[in-house]
Amino acid sequence: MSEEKSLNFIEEIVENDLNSGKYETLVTRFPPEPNGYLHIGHAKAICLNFGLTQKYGGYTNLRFDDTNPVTEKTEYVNSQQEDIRWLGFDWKNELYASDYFDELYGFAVKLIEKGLAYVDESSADEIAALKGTPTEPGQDSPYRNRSVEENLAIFTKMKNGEFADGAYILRAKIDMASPNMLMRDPIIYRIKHAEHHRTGNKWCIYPMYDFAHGQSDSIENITHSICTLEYVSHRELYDWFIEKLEIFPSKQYEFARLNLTSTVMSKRKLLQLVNEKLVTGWDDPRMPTISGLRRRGFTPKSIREFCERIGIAKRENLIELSLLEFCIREDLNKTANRVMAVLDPIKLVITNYDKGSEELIGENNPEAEDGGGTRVIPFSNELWIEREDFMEVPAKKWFRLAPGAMVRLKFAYIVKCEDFVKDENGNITEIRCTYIPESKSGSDTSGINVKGTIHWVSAAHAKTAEIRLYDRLFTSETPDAEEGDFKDYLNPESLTVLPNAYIEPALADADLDGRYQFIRKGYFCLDKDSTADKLVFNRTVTLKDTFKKPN
RNA sequence: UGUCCGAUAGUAUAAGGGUAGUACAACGGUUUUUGGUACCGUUUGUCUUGGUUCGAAUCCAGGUCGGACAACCA
Repeated sequence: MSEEKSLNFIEEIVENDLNSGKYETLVTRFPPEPNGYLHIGHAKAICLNFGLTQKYGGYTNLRFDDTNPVTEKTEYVNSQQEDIRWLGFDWKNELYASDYFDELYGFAVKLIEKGLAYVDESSADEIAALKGTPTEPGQDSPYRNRSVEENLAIFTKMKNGEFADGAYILRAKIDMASPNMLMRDPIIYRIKHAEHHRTGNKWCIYPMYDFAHGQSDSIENITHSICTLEYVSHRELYDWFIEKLEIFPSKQYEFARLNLTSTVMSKRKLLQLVNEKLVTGWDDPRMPTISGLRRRGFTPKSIREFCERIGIAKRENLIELSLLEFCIREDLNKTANRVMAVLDPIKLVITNYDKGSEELIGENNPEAEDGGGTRVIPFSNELWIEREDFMEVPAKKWFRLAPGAMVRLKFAYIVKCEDFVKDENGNITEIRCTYIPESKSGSDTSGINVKGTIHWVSAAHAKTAEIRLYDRLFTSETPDAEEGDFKDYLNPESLTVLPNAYIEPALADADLDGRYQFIRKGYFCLDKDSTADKLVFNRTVTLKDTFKKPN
């Protein structure tokens, strides 16, 4: 047990339970409903549940909470499994709440037999009307005191498909005056003539969340059932069912869910973005989904590190996006090879370079643990450089190119700007330089020191690529909290496509697993939209930029 | 005018009656063939009012503020 780092409150509970001998083996579960793609908030829960059993022994189950057939799909089951594996976790058992439908049905019968559940034929509106409000007690349903025999008979008919949806429901008989609304005779089974993604048409009644989750935990001998804060008030019911059913006493603990600035996290809202085509899909690189982050270029390690750093507590929180960015930069800085790409090109001509071309050596990654190796970069008298690296009238503290100014071309020579060309509209079209032959990178004998180093690509050797730049999805840090529709706060500049950027030839071999630092521009990865003749790169994140822009 | 949960720098998270610490962010500096990285430094905090105590972020009471709860969703 680590003493270095302080424990979060759940680790404390687990350590106490293990040390006191309350449990011999820690068993947790990650229980998504397969009704959407997993997002970074799920990653927090995944890291917590799987992390606990990695640290303390025991195991974690993956259990799909598939009790509502109308929203659930096998597509989601598959994507969720892929995302969990990609994050680097593996479950002991792959389980489904639907595996327990027979057992759950038996639990319902047992409750009826104990006089603790009854069939109600009130309409949804009637039930709501008798439910009371948080400040007023509810009233008993007229059907509350049906006999056990009658309840059993009707419940059997419900199961046998003799009734239409909504005609009857099964309710637990608890206390209509409870201060906890969830204890006011909660509905535990409803009729739904719908095809289930796994059980097909075997069932036409399905258990509600509260009558499936805790029981499933219990069946699996889950020792610590960890969920988010909105389930706090469900805990009383969770315990009530376990007590009345006399089954394994799993215990529920709640932590605060993750909120991230400038994005939304609810599956409902993410689904809206997908359905209304405001993003290209669940894996759009702007989405906070695991698949979106993966496509954007985030690594599993960076996401695990992020989840570690945000901590686990019970206080509502809003994490700044900058922490996620820090985590991915920290990882990529050590692993991504440095290459050169010019996103917004302008021509640079070296007037005194008459060798034709030559091959220079580039260091792949000075930060890599193994040294990174080197590669060949072609150089010639006509280059593409970044338009923003030249200023006709230089600002104060300008290190880059300007009339008369010198900069180093990364991995190459020092050049001096002698002239520039403008078109009839006054736009600069070409920069003309001379180079200093003795200043070659690695064997510089010129004695000249320059402040600025810029990246470049040889025009004759460059390949073109499409580059997609991403920014935060919403202009508001808290789109959920704004007035009106959250979609009104979508950032119109969340995606910028540069169809014709120039990349160095070595990048033509890029593959989908590669991570690259485009020197001075950020971290990039190949997008799956790439074809043999058209490479597409996604910007994962910019480099940290401490340069104060003039003006 | 209910019940439950919570409140520590800008954002998170520690300190479990005894020095308020860490990270990110921000700001400044050193190094640098990336205005990157690395390294160093600076700024900023216990919601409030009482109480218990030699001593309170921590325990107690009241208040304030924020969140959850009235789906045949999970």
